[in-house]
Amino acid sequence: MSEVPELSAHTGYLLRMVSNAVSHRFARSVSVESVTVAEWAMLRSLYGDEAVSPSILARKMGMTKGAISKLADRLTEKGLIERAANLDDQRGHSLSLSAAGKKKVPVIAEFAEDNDATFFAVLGGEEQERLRHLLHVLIDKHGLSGVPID
Amino acid sequence: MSEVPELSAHTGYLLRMVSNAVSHRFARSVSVESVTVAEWAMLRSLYGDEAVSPSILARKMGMTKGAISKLADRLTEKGLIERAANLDDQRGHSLSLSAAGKKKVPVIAEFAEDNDATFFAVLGGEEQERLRHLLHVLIDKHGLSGVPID
DNA sequence: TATTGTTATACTCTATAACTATA
DNA sequence: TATAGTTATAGAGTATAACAATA
Repeated sequence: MSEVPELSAHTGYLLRMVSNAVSHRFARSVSVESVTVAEWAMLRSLYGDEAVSPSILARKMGMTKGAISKLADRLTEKGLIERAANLDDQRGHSLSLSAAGKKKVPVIAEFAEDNDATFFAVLGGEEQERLRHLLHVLIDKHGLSGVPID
Repeated sequence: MSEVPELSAHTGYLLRMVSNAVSHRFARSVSVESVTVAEWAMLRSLYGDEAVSPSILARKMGMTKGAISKLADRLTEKGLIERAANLDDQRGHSLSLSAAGKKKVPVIAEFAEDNDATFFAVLGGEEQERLRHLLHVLIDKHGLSGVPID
């Protein structure tokens, strides 16, 4: 009968509610390390790899070049990453973690772990696995991994 | 062994990826109606109820008074909602949909339906139900419904 | 004084587009 | 010309805090 369903009738809406809640909590918890969620994603993306060009990072993180540039600025100011010239191509350069950045990643990873564990603890272990599975299916089938238009 | 888990090891991260994808698609689809996702949430929240005060709406939508005020400004400019004085309390007033707003809600609801149906179609019907169930559990157990600190 | 709502300010996130320096 | 990055601009989303009017 109801022509107009409730907002909560949409799975996308529920998803947004939950996602916002988790992200907010995480944002709060990492704010004591003076880092934002997007910054953390970049730091983590640079961990392990020796040096990555902004354009590759942009593809990897699903952001535009401009957005990456700005993020990189902030992290450089904070002394967590470094820009280095390319020998082969003078146009480009590469981004890598500074010593401080390398030290900080495991610390923040701990926060991420805790945040995740706490939030999803209200689900049983099996349910958590089920949720992860469903999300993975959605990610795979939709080819999510960020590929900005740019 | 790995001290630092991948970003994708965190359920919160997966959730954010999927949620962003759904919201982006929806944002695009409603943009042809010149409305944003947050605006849609407010429009839908006002549908049905006759008139709601900004403060009640703030609690309902999980936003601060200031954020509600700004959103209401935009929707008023677009002619989709109206502000009316309260007879009893001269400090407050109430928000309600304009005739145009009332007409627009079912239209946008249709977009929301389609967006949701399309995106989650890659899951089977049973899996969709399972996902909704899990999200509901998280919402209930965490008392999500937005209750900003303000 | 407490409450309702607005306004001012600020910051994150992100996009688009114009621009610079190479290639 | 094409590509790598930066910068300029803009707008959504949201928060905090100061403020005005009323209770």
